[in-house]
Amino acid sequence: MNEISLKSSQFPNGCQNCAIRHQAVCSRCEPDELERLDEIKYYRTVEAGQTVIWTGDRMEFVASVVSGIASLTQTMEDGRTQMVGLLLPGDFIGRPGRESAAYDVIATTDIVLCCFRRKPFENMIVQTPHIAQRLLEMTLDELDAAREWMLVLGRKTAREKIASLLAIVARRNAALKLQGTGEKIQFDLPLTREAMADYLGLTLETVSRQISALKRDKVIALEGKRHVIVPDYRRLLNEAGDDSDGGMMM
Amino acid sequence: MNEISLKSSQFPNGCQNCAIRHQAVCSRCEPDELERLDEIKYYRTVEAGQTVIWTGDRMEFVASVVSGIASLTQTMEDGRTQMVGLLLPGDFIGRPGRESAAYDVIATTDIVLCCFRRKPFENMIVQTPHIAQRLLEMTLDELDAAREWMLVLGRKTAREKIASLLAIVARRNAALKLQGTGEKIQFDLPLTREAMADYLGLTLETVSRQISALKRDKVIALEGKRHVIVPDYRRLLNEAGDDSDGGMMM
DNA sequence: CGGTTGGTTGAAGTCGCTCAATCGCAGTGG
DNA sequence: CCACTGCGATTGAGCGACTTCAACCAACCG
Repeated sequence: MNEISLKSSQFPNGCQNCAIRHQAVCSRCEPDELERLDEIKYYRTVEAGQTVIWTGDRMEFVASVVSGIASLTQTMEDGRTQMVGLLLPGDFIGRPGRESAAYDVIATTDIVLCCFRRKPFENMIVQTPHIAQRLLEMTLDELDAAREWMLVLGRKTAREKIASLLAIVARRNAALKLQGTGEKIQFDLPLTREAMADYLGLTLETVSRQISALKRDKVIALEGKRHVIVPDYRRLLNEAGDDSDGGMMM
Repeated sequence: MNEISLKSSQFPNGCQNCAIRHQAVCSRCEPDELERLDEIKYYRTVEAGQTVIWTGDRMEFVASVVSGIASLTQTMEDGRTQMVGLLLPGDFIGRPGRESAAYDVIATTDIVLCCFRRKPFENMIVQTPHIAQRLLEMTLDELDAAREWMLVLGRKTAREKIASLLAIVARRNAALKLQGTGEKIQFDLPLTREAMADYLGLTLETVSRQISALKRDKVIALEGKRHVIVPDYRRLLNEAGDDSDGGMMM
């Protein structure tokens, strides 16, 4: 896990040019506030598959995901695991005020983190309402996502679960690329079958079977194992049980 | 649904004497801040079983639960429902900045709400860091609870789900009454079998069967349908799959 | 008394899990 | 170049946990 120098091209060249400048905790900060954040921050890269933080670890830092995808997962003693959060670029890791980690943080792909030493960051929260406000907003969004997810976990069938996940990833991707909902949507799945299973509370075999079934029924098409093509987003939403006609989802 | 006058004895006699003074959004407020909150607040009672807010309703207020229990639930078009939040005294209803409700809010028991008109409350959040800070803390707690719940929904068996729910209610009750963990714990279940099923992603029949099974196995004892006696809290935690010896749960 | 509400119990069915074999593909090293 | 290995994914067969459908019970209430 080679730590790379700050000058490496994969890192933002100053906060102003940062890719997540307008999504992360710092998005509301003024230039002078960014400068103060700059003093307590450092970048860190983690390879796909590595665990960034173990449950119970002392938290020396909090962080923003700059690029790549990470997951928050919980594990029971007998090995059953459940993903409880999917961290995309801009998302925040860590809870201010908390000494030790409540979940494992695992790098799903190679990731770059923008880390802040915890104590100084906590002080900044108190002094900088812009950070606290943005953090509240982000936390409320995560809570909404968690609750939508609870409906998926508790009440949806395996097929609906898969369709829901695909719809979420498709939606995020569409938001990024500003695609319309009418056209074909396509994207790469950032998760292995096993990770999808951990996300959805299924076994990886069931995930595989249901994806095959959706392909057989022409709800989706596949190119290779990971590239998904959605010919009709409405149809996919329908399969997800997410309402057939109310279109205010995007 | 009779609105009762502010002088009724069930309402707190001023914020200083309020039962949830030290748990609600206002817990960090100074006397002068409480006075300003007082100007935009009013009490409201709702009978058990009534829906306080429907998904999509325009939110004219946010509120704290003063007494009783309410639930946040999501419903699919075909009627499947999943509870996504259990609101106890002190808990907060509504999301600042959001125009319309994202979930149904249903009174599980008779409840009393301390409501704040939304717009003035949102202004206060900006001006009063004490409120924003507390709200952030509460939201982070709810997010943790939601994530624990996701593990329950996604990975636990029916028996473990029931045991988990009982453990949670028992823990909350113990915290209230300051009972030790070694002694017998007993409490009233605030939920019907159907509400428990909606909480846990089960059918009410399965809930009933698993409660009978836990009783048969002497993990719990019942007095009537609702009063639960837990002879050995450790045993219950074990049945919940929540770790056998790590005792840092309370 | 009949009606309603919440709860229990039984029998049959099914969806998703478990266990296991097989496959495709990318390295990797002889 | 091919054989070997490892990993992710697919597919099949059988099973079991939970659901579905249905009957029944107890308490409460007009």
